[in-house]
Amino acid sequence: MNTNQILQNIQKHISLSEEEKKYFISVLEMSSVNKRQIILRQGQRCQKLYFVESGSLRAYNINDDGKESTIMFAIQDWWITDMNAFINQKPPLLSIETIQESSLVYIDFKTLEDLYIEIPKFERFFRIIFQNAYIREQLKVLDNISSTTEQRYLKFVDRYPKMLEKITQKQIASYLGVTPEFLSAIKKNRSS
Amino acid sequence: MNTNQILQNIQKHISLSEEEKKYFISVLEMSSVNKRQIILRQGQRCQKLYFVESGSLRAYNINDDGKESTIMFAIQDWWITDMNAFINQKPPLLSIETIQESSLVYIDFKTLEDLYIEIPKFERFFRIIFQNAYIREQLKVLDNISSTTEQRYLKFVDRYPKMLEKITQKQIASYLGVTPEFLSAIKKNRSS
DNA sequence: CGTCTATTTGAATGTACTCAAAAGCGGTGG
DNA sequence: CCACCGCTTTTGAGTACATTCAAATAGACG
Repeated sequence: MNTNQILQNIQKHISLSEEEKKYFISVLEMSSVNKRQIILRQGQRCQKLYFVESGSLRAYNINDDGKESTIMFAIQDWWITDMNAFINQKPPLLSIETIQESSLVYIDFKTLEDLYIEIPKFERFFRIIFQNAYIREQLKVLDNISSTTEQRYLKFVDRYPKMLEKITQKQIASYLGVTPEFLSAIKKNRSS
Repeated sequence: MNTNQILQNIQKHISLSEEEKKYFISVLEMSSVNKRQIILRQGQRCQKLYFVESGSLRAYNINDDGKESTIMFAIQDWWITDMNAFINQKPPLLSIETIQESSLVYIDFKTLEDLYIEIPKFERFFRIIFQNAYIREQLKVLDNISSTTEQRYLKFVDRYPKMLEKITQKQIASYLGVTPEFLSAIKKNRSS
């Protein structure tokens, strides 16, 4: 288990002693997941917070009409789960699947609660993680308000260039909040 | 200065000793603001995190085309600011104004940073605050995806009943992300 | 190679917007 | 106290953006 990467990620925000590192590592679990595997299924139980060591994932919701919406992508060094389900122990509204073969480190809810008690520095770490996550959501909302679908498509291409090869246009459309047909039409207009 | 309320709010999540309370109170500032006063102006500097003791506020963005979008309302016991501007010390994308006469407690960025050092429990407190804020944003996004504008209007009325008397329909429309004309049309359809 | 899914294309439709004008409403000053 | 001003709300016509549905084509993969 390559624990270097997650430790480095954590030490961007807090510094840990050797014992603290050891303790932290001891509570982690890890798994390697093939591509297109669903690791969290909407409606079932969500007890894990995932850290992406390598690979990539997407979180999506399927609503009552069967419409699929991608809520977020996660790449190396990102944390991902259905946070509402995880924190408030509710049934998840999201499903999460791997896009490529991925190596994941995860921690479960109880263990994280204990970790906050054992090593209070992690309060700081996750305070910063949540703070950033909240800010990112807000900026995303603002961006959605002030851009056309075409502009948002271009920004997406710009932001996740590596992901483009891995994901379908349908998934991009579902992230942008439009139908695949409409995204196709946008691309057609651009190239003409 | 009535410090009881903010202390109670904080002690929902962490418990403070008498000295800690005293210290915390000593770093707060407070102000009473008339209705329809802008306390943060898009583009200017944002150095304060506000806690609403009483009254209500709204945060909104005006984009390049002049379109106004209300991002959030804050009522008693809520925290509000342009979080990106506050945390990352960027020019704010939001303006914040009082809807009614409001009593606000605030803390500035530097002081909050110090507070985290002086009383690390506040890391926990704000970890929980940001965690909830992030979850709320995600749920809002999911709700937006799966509801019609009419359903979202009804939910809004249901959620902020007290606010309805205080705010204009134009502001509700700007929160729902539609034009005032369209909201008017929705209401007409409902009553017929 | 065949099958399954993604993508493209086009026509018809729906949802929400723009613009303009009229009506309603609240506050202010004479 | 009422008349006027400015802003909000309503109404309607015309338009734009995006969806649905269906069918054809292209690609991916066992």
